[in-house]
Amino acid sequence: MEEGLSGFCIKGSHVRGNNGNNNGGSGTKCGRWNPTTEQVKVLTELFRSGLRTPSTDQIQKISTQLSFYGKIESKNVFYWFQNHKARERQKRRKVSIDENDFISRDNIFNNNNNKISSSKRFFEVKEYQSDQRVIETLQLFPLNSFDENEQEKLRFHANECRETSSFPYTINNPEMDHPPLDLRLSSL
Amino acid sequence: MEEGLSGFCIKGSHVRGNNGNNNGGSGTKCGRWNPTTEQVKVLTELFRSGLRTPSTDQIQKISTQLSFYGKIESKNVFYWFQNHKARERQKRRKVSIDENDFISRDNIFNNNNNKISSSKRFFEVKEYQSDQRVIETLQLFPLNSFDENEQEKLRFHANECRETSSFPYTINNPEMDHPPLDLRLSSL
DNA sequence: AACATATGAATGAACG
DNA sequence: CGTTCATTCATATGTT
Repeated sequence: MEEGLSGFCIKGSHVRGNNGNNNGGSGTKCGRWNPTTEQVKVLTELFRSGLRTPSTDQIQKISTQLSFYGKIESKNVFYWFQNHKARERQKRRKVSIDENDFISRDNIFNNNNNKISSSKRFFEVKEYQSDQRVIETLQLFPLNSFDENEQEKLRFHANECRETSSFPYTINNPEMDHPPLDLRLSSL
Repeated sequence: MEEGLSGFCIKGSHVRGNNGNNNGGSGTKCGRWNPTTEQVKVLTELFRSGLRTPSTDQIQKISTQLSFYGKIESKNVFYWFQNHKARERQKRRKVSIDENDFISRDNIFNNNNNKISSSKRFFEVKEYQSDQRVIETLQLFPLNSFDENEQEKLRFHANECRETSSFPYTINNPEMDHPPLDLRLSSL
């Protein structure tokens, strides 16, 4: 269709084949932040660990640590959590009327036997379990024993964690050459 | 991105033959929603009636009604309007800029560039308002394709319709055998 | 098959 | 925070 001109800064290569990182560190690609898979992985993990609304301080630290994987600013982290949280809710909240697909022949594939009942606002709740070892590291973290729903209720604990836990954990992805990131909530 | 993977369902058939256009009640299609022509027709009609950003409630109802024609979820309706609106706007903006290129240098109506003072935590919120120009352009260049342009200006009315208007509108396609759908905005 | 386009879906950014 | 906007990604469909 129409092309990207639309503005001020055209992306050099919009071939999201970024499995490495795209604008990391050097690209002055402008435009919006395009998180690397590593960054997303870490953020997701933090989220899963219970972090929902990081403080300014935490954001700063997270941002700093993630900057290793590529260009990133504090606001990106801020927005990421805002959006992630909002959408998490958007999906599951409004636990009402979406049971209206009576003609659903598609249920053949619906193995939604997951803990999530198929009733959110509009969206499906997708599983993101494919995050492997990085997660493993934090899996032992106390808060992680809850499901997202429950964590939601106990969300406020997340921000308190920093003062209690003394769980010495560090994420260190073996397939990459990078400095270890201490992502204990308590360290943020 | 834990949600970016939309490939949970590999399409066994890259055989273009999606046979026609809908998977209404037989296809065990996974992947993305493929609206039936009837669904599109109704959605388009609603759009032309002035609906731009249906509320959650409206979305639910529309979805329910459209489910008669085939598989559909609320989120599909949501996205449909989101996309349709965005693309209409995008197209118009492009045209406007194109028609008005030489003047479009950025300051024609810029009187109030500074309301940006709201610093959100770390970053400045930059104001980029370009609608003014577009609107103005439209006034100068009444490129009226059908009536979409007019609709846009009156968009805000549309969302009020649901509670005030007595827009007597009912779609009842004669060429089909189906229950009449009351698509008056006021009924949504 | 390669290329082009229409459009569903996702998400970063930002508004009220 | 809930919503909305802008841009991009992904895929179905159309064309050469």
